[in-house]
Amino acid sequence: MTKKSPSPEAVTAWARLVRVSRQLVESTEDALKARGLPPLAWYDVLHELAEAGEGGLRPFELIDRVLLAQYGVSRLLARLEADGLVEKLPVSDDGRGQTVRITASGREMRRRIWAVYGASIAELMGDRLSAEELKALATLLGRLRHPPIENH
Amino acid sequence: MTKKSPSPEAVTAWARLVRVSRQLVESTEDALKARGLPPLAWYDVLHELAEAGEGGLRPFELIDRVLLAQYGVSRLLARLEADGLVEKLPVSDDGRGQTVRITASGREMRRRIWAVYGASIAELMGDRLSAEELKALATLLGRLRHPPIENH
DNA sequence: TCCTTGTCGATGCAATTGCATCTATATGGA
DNA sequence: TCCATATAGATGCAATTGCATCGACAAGGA
Repeated sequence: MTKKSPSPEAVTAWARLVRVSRQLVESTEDALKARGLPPLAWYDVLHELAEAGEGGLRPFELIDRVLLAQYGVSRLLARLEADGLVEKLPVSDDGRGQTVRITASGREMRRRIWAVYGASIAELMGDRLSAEELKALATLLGRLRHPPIENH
Repeated sequence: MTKKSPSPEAVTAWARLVRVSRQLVESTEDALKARGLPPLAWYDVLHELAEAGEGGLRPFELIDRVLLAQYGVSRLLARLEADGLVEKLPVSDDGRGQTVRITASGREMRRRIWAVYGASIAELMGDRLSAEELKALATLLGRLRHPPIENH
């Protein structure tokens, strides 16, 4: 079984992709930490739950959306619940499961995180690339996904 | 002080950037783990040391290159040394410091990791984008760096 | 020389993460 | 019904990471 060798272009693009994304995330996490706000993972979950509305989400539905392991979701939800940002409700038709719903303070926390997170995105991405370049970047990145994204 | 709000294009590009890079890295880490090989961070350090040649590198020089915290480098080097992949040499003109040099088994390990890592890059990037697209992607990502990169 | 300040690298301790497994409930077939 | 298997979510324990600090040496001024 012969291994494939990557092209120099692929290696350069990979290196930049990994490095830049780590730098940007780290920089954003630092900004959050500096204001005493929780990490980005908290935002991701609160965001998904906010979008899900009053119906909430089952924990297993969060797993793929936020790209966390099962135990990661389990423990993150425990922390969010301890802080009163989400509430867990038993679900009638499945005694094993639960539904997680965002609370009012959860929405408030999401808003506060976004004030910093959004500003970070604006500064780190919006100020450096034009709208057209951002679209081009998103399109190229979409092609790298599993499964790849069609267009726009 | 008013906070800036990011454009929708910036948000989309950010979301894809973070998600795609996490997916790709995770997928590569899984491939390494499946073959009993160490994580990507080991490769990064071995790569830098291999490039540095016989002169080796000081630990503090590794910190910025591999994007790790000081204690992260310190502990990673301890593990690499314990596995015989690097050696630490006292440095004559600075009694506090040391020089780290890659060993023969270190080079061998780097080669073995690359067999998997390179194949992963080829599969995840090279097979999905053309050389021109990869160059365009690298250019756009370069503009997001701190400090930004001039061209190509 | 002595003292203050700065840099290099290591490490104790607490928090987080990963892995494996566990409990509880569901599902489907014999 | 009973049993085997599968799924939802939690958790004990070990490994890793982050934070703060430490010890050792360096540099430079009084």
